[in-house]
Order: sequence, then C-alpha cells, then structure tokens
Amino acid sequence: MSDEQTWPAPPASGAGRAQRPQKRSGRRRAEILDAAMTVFGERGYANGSLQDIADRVGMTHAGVLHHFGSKEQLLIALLEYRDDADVAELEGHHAPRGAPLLEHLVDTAEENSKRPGIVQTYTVLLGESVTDKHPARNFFAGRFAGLRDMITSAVADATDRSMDDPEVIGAASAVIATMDGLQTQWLLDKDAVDMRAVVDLTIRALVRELTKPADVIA
Amino acid sequence: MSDEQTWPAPPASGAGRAQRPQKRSGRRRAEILDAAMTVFGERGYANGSLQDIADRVGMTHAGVLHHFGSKEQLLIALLEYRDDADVAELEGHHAPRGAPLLEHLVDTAEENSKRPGIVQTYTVLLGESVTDKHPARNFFAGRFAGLRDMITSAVADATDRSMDDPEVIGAASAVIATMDGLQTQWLLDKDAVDMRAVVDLTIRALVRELTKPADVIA
DNA sequence: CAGGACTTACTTACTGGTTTGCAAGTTCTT
DNA sequence: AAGAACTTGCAAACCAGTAAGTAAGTCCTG
Repeated sequence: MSDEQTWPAPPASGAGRAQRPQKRSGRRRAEILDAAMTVFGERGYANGSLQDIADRVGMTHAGVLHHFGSKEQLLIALLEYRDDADVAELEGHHAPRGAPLLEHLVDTAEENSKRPGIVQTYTVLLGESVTDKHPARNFFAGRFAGLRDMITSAVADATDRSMDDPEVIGAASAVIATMDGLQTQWLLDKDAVDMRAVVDLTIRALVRELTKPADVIA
Repeated sequence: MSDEQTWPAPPASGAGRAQRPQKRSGRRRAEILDAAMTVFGERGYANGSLQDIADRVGMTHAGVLHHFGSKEQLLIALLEYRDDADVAELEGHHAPRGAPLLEHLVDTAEENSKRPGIVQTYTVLLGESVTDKHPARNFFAGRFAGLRDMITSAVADATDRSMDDPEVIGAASAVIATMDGLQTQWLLDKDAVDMRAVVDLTIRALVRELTKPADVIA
C-alpha cells in the first residue's frame, strides 16, 4: 500500500523499458529499515548517521541513499514501516474496538516490556519529534490524534458516557500519556517499573472515576 | 553548592586551588545556560551546537568552552542549574510534602502550560537521555527515583496505605508518567490537551482507586 | 530465444559543510 | 602585573549528498 510513494521515483523514465524494482530490493530495503531502527534507537535520529546504518547491512552510505533518497525520507519510511508492522500484528491477533481495546492496551504494555529495542526507538524519536521542524513531528501528532480518538471511544464505551465529554477525552489522553511516560521511566531503570501492572491500575482507576454514580450513597 | 564542580577546572596549574572568577563571570555563565536551554530545547542536545549557543549570547563558541570546558559539561551544568532554579521556586512558594504535594502537582501542570519553552527542553532532553551512554541518563534516572519516592509518600499519605505497597508505588509512577506523557502530547498539539484538568482527573482517579473500602456496598 | 535497450543496485571518490576542542594571543579587570 | 575572559585560527573528524562508473538484472523486439 504505502510502497509506491516511498520509492525515490525512477530518475526520468521517458519511454520506460524496465522500471520495476528488482526482487532483491524489497528485502534489502527491509534490512536497511531494521538497521535504521536500531541505530536511531541507540543514537537518535540527529546523532545516528547513514554510515552507521550502512555498516550494519554491509554497504556504503551512498547505497542507503540510493534506496531512500535522503536521510529524512528514510526516517519517514521507517515510521510508516513500523506502523504497518504494528497494524499487521494487531489485525493478526484481532482488531479490538470499544471497551476490549482497554484490555488490549494492558497486554500491549506487557509485550512492550519484552522488546526494549523497539520501545527505545519509539521513545527516542518521539522525544526528538518535538524539536522545531523535526521530520517526525507530523507523524507523531497524527498518531496521537488517532490514538486519542480510538481510546476516547473505548472509554466512552466502558463508562457509558459520551465521546464528546471532556473528561472522557481527558481520560484517553491520560491513558496514552501513562503508557508513554512509563516507557521512559522503564528504559532508564527496568526494575523500577512494572509497566503492565501500572497501566492496568491506571485504566481501572480512570474507568471507575468516570463511572461515579454508585458512590452517591456514601 | 553545585558550583565548584561545574567549573572547567583551572587549565592545568599543578595543584589547582580555588581561583576566583571575576564578577561578570557568574552573570555570563547564566546567560550561556539560558541560551543553551533554548537551543537544546529547539534543536536537541545532539543537534544543537555550541556555535548556536554562542551566537545567542554574542560570543564565539570557544568562549563558551572557556566557561564550561566541554559541551557535555555544559549540559550537566544546565541540568543542575534548572534543578536548582526549580527547587528555589518551589521553596519560595512552600515546601509541600505528604498529601498536599498532589495538589501542588496539579498546579505545576497548569504553570507548565504557560511556559512551553522549558517544557520543550525538558521533554527533548528526557527523550534523548535514553539513548546509549547519553550524558543526561544518570541525571534523569536519579530524578525519577527521587520523584517516585516523594510522590509514593504523598500517595501513601492520601490513601492511608503503606509506602511499601506496590500499588502505591505504581500510582506514583503513573502520576509522573502522566505528567511527562501529557507534555509530549501538548507540545505536539497545544489545543488537544488540557494538562491541568487531565493531571487532576488522573490523580483523583488513582487516589480513589487506592481508597477502595467504600465500594463494597454496591 | 538472442541481443540490444534500458534500469536497478550498488561503489568509489569527492564536495562543501559543520562539528568539537585546543593553542596561543589579546584585552579587560582587579 | 597577573590572571580571567575572551578572540582568532586551526586541526581532525564526521556528515549528508552528488556524480560518475560498473555489474547485473529486466524487458522488448525481431
């Protein structure tokens, strides 16, 4: 789906003879993307170099540029690539909407604590993305908007409240914030935080808080 | 307090005694640190250069190095500097311990939404800090440990629970995580998040969740 | 099915730029 | 007059991106 666009666009195919990328290309691109994941995770986008990435897949930095055109486009391709991978995995399990999504988020927190590499890359790039004119800014802004929407709907579902209720939207923001913030704390000290337990606790607390009626008695 | 250490250490004068800096020096150092705050906030530590910082205070990058010895030491001085400033401000208001600290955190969230610059610097550096061997790693790890301790105590106080209770510690982690995560979302889209309201909601929800007894009735 | 036409997937080599840090000299302050 | 607070100038590294060349692949035509 998101393939055609991310190719560097064939030089200038006047009367094109052969212009489909070779079979090896897809594999190679994936290798580069994987290497970029690690490098950007370990050193950040600004500080990680094309050389680092190239070394990891055994070619020159110019070779990497051949595939992605520029460092910035490589980053964008990387973000889409991971997003696709996540979505694929998500649909593999089951596509949870509504209240069950909240349980799924708890599971996600647990799974994340088994793959520090990906979590680190995500955290590092997210942090960098709030710098001025960072190429990943729009990606993350859009991602949060979408996530907030999905989770707002789930919270509304679980609490019998309206999706327009500011408290419901707020709870959705809180859930996302908790998960992201926990990842940072966890990366800095893995023994200090039990991500699954804390996400679970927070979601339960928020849902209960928004389902107040029962406590009018006392 | 944290002054002696952060000076570049006398060039190499055998047994370095405390050589007093000129009066102007303290002011200049503060100017440099302020400039570094903005530059690192706008471009990140890895991507922000000494040149950028020097331009801002009207001198050459070598002048900056004269004061701080290296870029890394400048960053460390910056972190201590801001920490001191925060503590000073905090003590100016009042030093809140125990349950009232939780209310104070809500106020802090509100105040932060009036100073995006500082929030951005904090968020960017925090994100970068989880990269391998980043100079700010220890600082943030220590900061979280301390924060977690303070807030754990506050939550224990507010809920009549033990400080050793994993749920109490978890709630403390969650509060910190929420605040940090919200800042990121807010920086990416200031209209999408009301930091004060969401922090307030989350803290109330967590405190109520840990003060369960009343709901056995229903 | 053979071979030219053309493209892809690289490499090597280079450019122009930026970076941190150091050394040595100059001016300011006390 | 001595040391602090700079500047100028420089070195060594790195970095993204471009250019040009080459081998190998793909596709069309006859």
